[in-house]
Amino acid sequence: MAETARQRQKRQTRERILESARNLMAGGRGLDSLGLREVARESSLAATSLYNHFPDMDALGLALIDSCCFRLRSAMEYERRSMIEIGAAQAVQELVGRFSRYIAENGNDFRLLVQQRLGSHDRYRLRIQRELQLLVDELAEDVRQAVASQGRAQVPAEQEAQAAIAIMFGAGISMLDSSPAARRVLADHACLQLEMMALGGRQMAVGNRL
Amino acid sequence: MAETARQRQKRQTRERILESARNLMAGGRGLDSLGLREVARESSLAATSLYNHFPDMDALGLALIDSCCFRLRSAMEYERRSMIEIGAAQAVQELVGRFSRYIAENGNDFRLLVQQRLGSHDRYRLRIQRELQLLVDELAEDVRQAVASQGRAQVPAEQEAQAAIAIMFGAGISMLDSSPAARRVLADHACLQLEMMALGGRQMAVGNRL
DNA sequence: TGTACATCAGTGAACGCGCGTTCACTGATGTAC
DNA sequence: TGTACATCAGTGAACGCGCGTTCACTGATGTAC
Repeated sequence: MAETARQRQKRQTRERILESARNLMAGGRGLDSLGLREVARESSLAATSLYNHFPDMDALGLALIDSCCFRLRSAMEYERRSMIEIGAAQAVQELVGRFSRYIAENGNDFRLLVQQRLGSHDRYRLRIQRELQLLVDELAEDVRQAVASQGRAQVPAEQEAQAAIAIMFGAGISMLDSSPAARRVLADHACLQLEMMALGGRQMAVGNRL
Repeated sequence: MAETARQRQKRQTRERILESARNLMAGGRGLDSLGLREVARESSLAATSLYNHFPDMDALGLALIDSCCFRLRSAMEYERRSMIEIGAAQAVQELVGRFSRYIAENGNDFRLLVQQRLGSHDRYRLRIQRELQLLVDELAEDVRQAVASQGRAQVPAEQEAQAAIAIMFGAGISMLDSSPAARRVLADHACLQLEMMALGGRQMAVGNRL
């Protein structure tokens, strides 16, 4: 059955509310300090109307975080095959490039996710942890496949992926406060660090240790 | 001139206020949601008494962050010489061990710092950024000295240090929600990742690339 | 050492304000016949 | 197709509450003579 006019209207209003909330988070404000009336005002709605879309403010926050997770995942998805074909050095550049673009376009999303990953709200935190773990798992799987396709020795892919995400997130956090030029430098550094990581992984794969 | 009884009393009250604020942050609450009356109650003071110690709530927040920075720095200070003497593998273990202990004892401090590093309050953010940069700089200097003392080729120490801090912080964030056993696993992984990093750095130092 | 005055940490009442949420209501949209 | 009724997104008033901050005041501590 097709969506009725009323249903469409409701969906659009809901999206408007989430978009308003997202806009209000710009500038680094915490989710804690986001007010119901404020969101309603930004959405051109009466404060009480929000209760037609979310049972309470917590639900609104969770929906907001969900949408942030969705955009992060969308931004970091890529063609796995090409990842494998282009080789490690290029793959690193592609990965960091993709992440830099995400930060440039969705910096506030990222800020919100990292903040709430440490927040007091368990549901928010678990949702985000799960999303980040997925990111690590997928990256690890890619590394494994790429290595396997080249007939190299097995590297500690899970560890590489975890470290890679940590390095990129660290760079991402610094990028939030940086000029475009500084962001490029940070991205270059992140590439270098990921490369170092990958080189070290190959060493470990052949049995070398510190 | 020695401290008078009144001065001592005032200092102690101030410390009590900061300690109360710190205790209230346990459980991952954001600094945004910390209330004046709440801190006063926890300190067994009238709400208005706080104004004898801090001009406003922002100042209290900044003092709290300052104290967190101080404890982080204290925790991560170490004998540089021993760091150089014990060799890279042990140095990594020592570093991660020190950090793990810090997290175990001051997890809430760490949470607060990472949260506010992304907050909307510029003074808080800058204060924390500065502190973290110091951490990276000191670590980079240690790496340089250790490498030099062994007559090895120059590694990209600044990059190694930055990546190392990112890796440890990432692990630290995960540790906050973990059991002691899981923390040990995370610490082991962090060690492995730092080792990988160091191995990669040595490769780069002799001109190898991906 | 004793006294008179100054300082100032801590108090309690009061301010205006925005918070999240509830409630009964309106009126346009959807549905059943 | 037209009509009568049901649904439900959006409204505005009201709730109790805690917020950060100001103010005039108290009384113990410190200081000058």
